[in-house]
Amino acid sequence: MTVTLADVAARARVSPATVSRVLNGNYPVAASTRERVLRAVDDLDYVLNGPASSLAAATSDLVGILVNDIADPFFGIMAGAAQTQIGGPGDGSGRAGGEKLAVICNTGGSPERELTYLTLLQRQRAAAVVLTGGAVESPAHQAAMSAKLTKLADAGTRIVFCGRPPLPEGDALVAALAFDNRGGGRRLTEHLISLGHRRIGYVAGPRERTTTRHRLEGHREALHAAGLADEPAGGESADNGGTGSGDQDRLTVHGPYDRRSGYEATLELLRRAPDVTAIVAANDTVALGACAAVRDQGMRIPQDISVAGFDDLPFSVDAVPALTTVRLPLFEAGARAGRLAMGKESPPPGGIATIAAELMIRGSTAAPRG
Amino acid sequence: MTVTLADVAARARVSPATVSRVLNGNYPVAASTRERVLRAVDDLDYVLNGPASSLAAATSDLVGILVNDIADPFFGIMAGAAQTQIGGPGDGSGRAGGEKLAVICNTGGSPERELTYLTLLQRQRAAAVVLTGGAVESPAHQAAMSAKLTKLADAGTRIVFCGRPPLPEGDALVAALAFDNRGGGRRLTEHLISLGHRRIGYVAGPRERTTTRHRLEGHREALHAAGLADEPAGGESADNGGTGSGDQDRLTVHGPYDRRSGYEATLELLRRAPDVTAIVAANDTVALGACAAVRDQGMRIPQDISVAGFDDLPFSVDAVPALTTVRLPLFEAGARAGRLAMGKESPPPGGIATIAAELMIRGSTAAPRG
DNA sequence: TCTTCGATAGAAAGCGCTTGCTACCGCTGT
DNA sequence: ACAGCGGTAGCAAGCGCTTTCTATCGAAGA
Repeated sequence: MTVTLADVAARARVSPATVSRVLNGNYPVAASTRERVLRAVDDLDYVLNGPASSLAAATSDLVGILVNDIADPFFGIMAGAAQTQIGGPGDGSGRAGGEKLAVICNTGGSPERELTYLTLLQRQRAAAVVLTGGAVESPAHQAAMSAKLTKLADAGTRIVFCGRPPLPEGDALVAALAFDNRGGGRRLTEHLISLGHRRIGYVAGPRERTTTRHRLEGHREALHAAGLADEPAGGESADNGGTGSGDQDRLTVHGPYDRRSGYEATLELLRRAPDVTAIVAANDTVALGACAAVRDQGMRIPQDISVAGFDDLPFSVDAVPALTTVRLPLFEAGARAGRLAMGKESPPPGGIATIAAELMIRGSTAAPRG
Repeated sequence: MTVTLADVAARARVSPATVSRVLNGNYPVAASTRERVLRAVDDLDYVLNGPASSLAAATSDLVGILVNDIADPFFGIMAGAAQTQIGGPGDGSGRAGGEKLAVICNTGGSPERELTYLTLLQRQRAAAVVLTGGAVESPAHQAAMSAKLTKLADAGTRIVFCGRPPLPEGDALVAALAFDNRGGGRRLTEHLISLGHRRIGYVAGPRERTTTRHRLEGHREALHAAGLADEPAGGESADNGGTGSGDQDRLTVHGPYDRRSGYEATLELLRRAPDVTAIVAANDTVALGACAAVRDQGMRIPQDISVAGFDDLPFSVDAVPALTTVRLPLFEAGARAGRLAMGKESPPPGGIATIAAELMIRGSTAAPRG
């Protein structure tokens, strides 16, 4: 039924071993033999049996890319870029070599799914795994991740973090590419402060994610530096209560990284503090929701209220007014992560590199009304 | 080093066969035995060797999802939805069964890559393949695809088309979910005509893609029906010349499905026909670029010129003014495709279902200035 | 001329799992 | 009491490939 190595060998009048060697190109084979084999492969339309090959060689050509939400361009861009360096004939070379299969796995932000996918990849003996997006900071989950990743690494799987900090005990990993979320958040708020804003609302992402925390910390650093941080405590979030901390800024509302959350959190913010003159959103998608809420309240951007985002996704420049935001080099980071996963690039010194975030000042922020 | 089935068997004091059967749950095993085995699995932290298992069973638990551009939410949404029905613990069932690994493959719209990914999936003996997005209509490529898919189907791989019409000789496939691009395009243009527009520019997608052609055909159907189609011939496109057809509408400009193309094509359109009162874009992303171009020319939307998109991606409602567009139930279609791929749902009668497109009238279209 | 060595091909032993077939056990039916 | 049977478990034969080790051949070195 299906054509096997042996069939090819028979037709080329060589042993199966020779065919295997021609196909893998890691052993000297006389040119004439090679040619004969290649012709037989062609004639028979032979396709290697991946599982058999992986079993025998104890390695596979699968590379996993874990993302939180593939419908979000933030992840789509990174994943696509990574795949560019990994998958199929993406690298232009028509033949073997980097012929790996990049697989994108959508965790939906769920810690369990993250772990399950890791197991699935471990089962497939994946060659490498790229983890994107912020990590959940629950100690239990971190421990589980750590254990799983260590096991993967021990089995020879390369581990690359992209856009998230490495695990505390990040020993096993090959490399981590972390975005400067804190610095970006700080500069964004500094920009607002320098414009004259004093009461700035913050629509944060979900709690317990590193990305959320870092951006928020940057924001607060800027507030502190300007002596603006002594807001009364209180403000509970819009999401599941959880670890309500005492000195939570009442100008901060947490929620998922989506438009709807941005809309609702902004309404809540406006209710709590009608005098805010600017709103910083956890990311651009949330910012879009914030803009809609602001407008629905009959206020203009940026005249009545400034709005800023984070990430600089492609649509941000087309918002009206164009969104002030922090640009993250998503594509470049993804591509680099892909290269690291393939071992095409050597890891940064110390295994971890911080990727700069660039402030993009556009029309959605302006000085508050005198 | 690594734990194998045999190790588990030894610890549970049973034969490897029994362990295998417990794990696969397709053969009667006494409850007490099962429990003993499960405990051993747990104790040893055993992880099945996927390649070995696939080799022996001659099937794998990989399901491929091919997309044109994963950075585009159009595909991201479908792919994510499909993965929901396929991957990991997505279905809530904690245990085995649908425990497949959905892999998203990014073709970048390149026919060669599409074929290569299909080969890679064939190599992995994928359980199913979901093909999304418009197909390239080159006869050579279609023939190659057809051959490849037939081979896959023969090997037991389930084939599902999602958002694209089946291949002409679509025998092998399980099912096809096609969007009603033609109908949606028609209704969109009818809406514009009913508003009073008579000169409507069209920023089309790349030539030779079914999606592009169908949407454009719908548009022209509407024009014809209104007796508006007798525009002088001419207008060459902005993309690679190619098969310039004689009666190409000069109000049509082709280009890739991205913002930049929308921007530039619109400028070109405005140059060719400064009197257009409406512009229909191939999709929402292109529409955003069109909006930017219109505004940069100092015109207002919709007062001076109406703009419409297609797809109703999440950001479209947040455009200012909100974009009139055609909604495609991307998530639902993706999920259904995923279910079909898993064999969880029976294929539609005839193997092909057309998915309705809904006209969403919003602020970006209005009657032309009196 | 005989040995030595580099280059190339083949034989064969698995890789870790699945599964058809056989074996066994304790009952029931007669 | 014995054949027959449903219910479980084990044996062993692969699945299709990789890779170590060995064999062969011709040319170069002594």
